[in-house]
Amino acid sequence: MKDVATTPASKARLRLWLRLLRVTRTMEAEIREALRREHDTTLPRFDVMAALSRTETGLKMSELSGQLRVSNGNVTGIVDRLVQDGSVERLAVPGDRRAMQVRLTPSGRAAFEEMAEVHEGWIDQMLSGIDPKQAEHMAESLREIADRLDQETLK
Amino acid sequence: MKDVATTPASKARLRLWLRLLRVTRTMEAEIREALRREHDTTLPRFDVMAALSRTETGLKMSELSGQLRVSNGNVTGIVDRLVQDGSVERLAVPGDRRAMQVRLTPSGRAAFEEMAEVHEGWIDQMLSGIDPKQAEHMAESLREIADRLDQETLK
DNA sequence: TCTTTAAACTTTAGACTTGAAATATTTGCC
DNA sequence: GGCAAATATTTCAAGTCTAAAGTTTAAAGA
Repeated sequence: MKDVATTPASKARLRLWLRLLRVTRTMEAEIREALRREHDTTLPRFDVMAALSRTETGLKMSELSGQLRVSNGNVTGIVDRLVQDGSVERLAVPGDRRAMQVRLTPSGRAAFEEMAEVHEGWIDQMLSGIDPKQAEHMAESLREIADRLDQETLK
Repeated sequence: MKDVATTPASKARLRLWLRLLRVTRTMEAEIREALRREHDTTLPRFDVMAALSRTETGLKMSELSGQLRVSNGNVTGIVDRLVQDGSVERLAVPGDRRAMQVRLTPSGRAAFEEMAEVHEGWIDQMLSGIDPKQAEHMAESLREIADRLDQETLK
């Protein structure tokens, strides 16, 4: 069992965590509302489309939930709704009848690319307080954290 | 209308945003699971109790939803469930019959304090990759971002 | 082959979340 | 006082989310 005593170091990290949470949640709330207002869509839908936009051939359901770090069942529902409005299609995977390939439709891709450009502008505006150098530095620190998190799970 | 062209600067900020999201979501998922596994509770409940723990007299519903940056209706449900298991109580606000004061019960506070210490240990472990100095520096940068976000809303 | 185990999804129950509508009270104004 | 506007909260419908159970198909072993 690890030592869990509250030390100055752990206090500093806790403050960092609370700040991360605060910034991320505030930005997510803004993005969520802007997506609804300007594109009549939701953040989870946008996230799924973003993941799919990075491939030509689409992703399997399990790849999708893995990349987005959400549960399998969750993705099922979101994809259902994206299929409904024609943004996405489910295709059979040759050689494995259990699996489904999910892919943006042409109109889905067009819609996403339009949203993505505006989305980048929102982020740029919200993070305008930090200059690009600082942004790169923070991004690098966060990558280290992310890599470490991917390795070890909480005991 | 602001310029939304994709520049190197906006690309750097977008990368930063995606990293923030990745780290936050991964950590949230870990914490969520640990709370469930070790304390039979959920992250939203923990968040509400954490906000209440910082006051002796409790918070009004609107203060609670404001601090947590979630909708009013959301907090209603979480508080309902916390009342059910005796962690929290609703009190009338003298002089304003519309409002409700929400406060930790003694047993709720005891339970929270126990959880909070373990929680701090989880964070410390997950962020062990960054030394305290770096953590303070990042936290400061994030505070600037947060302050700016609190000022201006996305147009 | 036949059976077990694993893998890919979907379904389900329950909790969380939002925005909008509804309810109850208070405040400001005439 | 009386009434419109603002405030505090709850209710509601629809969507998101998780863990766990269920279904179907594939892979591995006896």
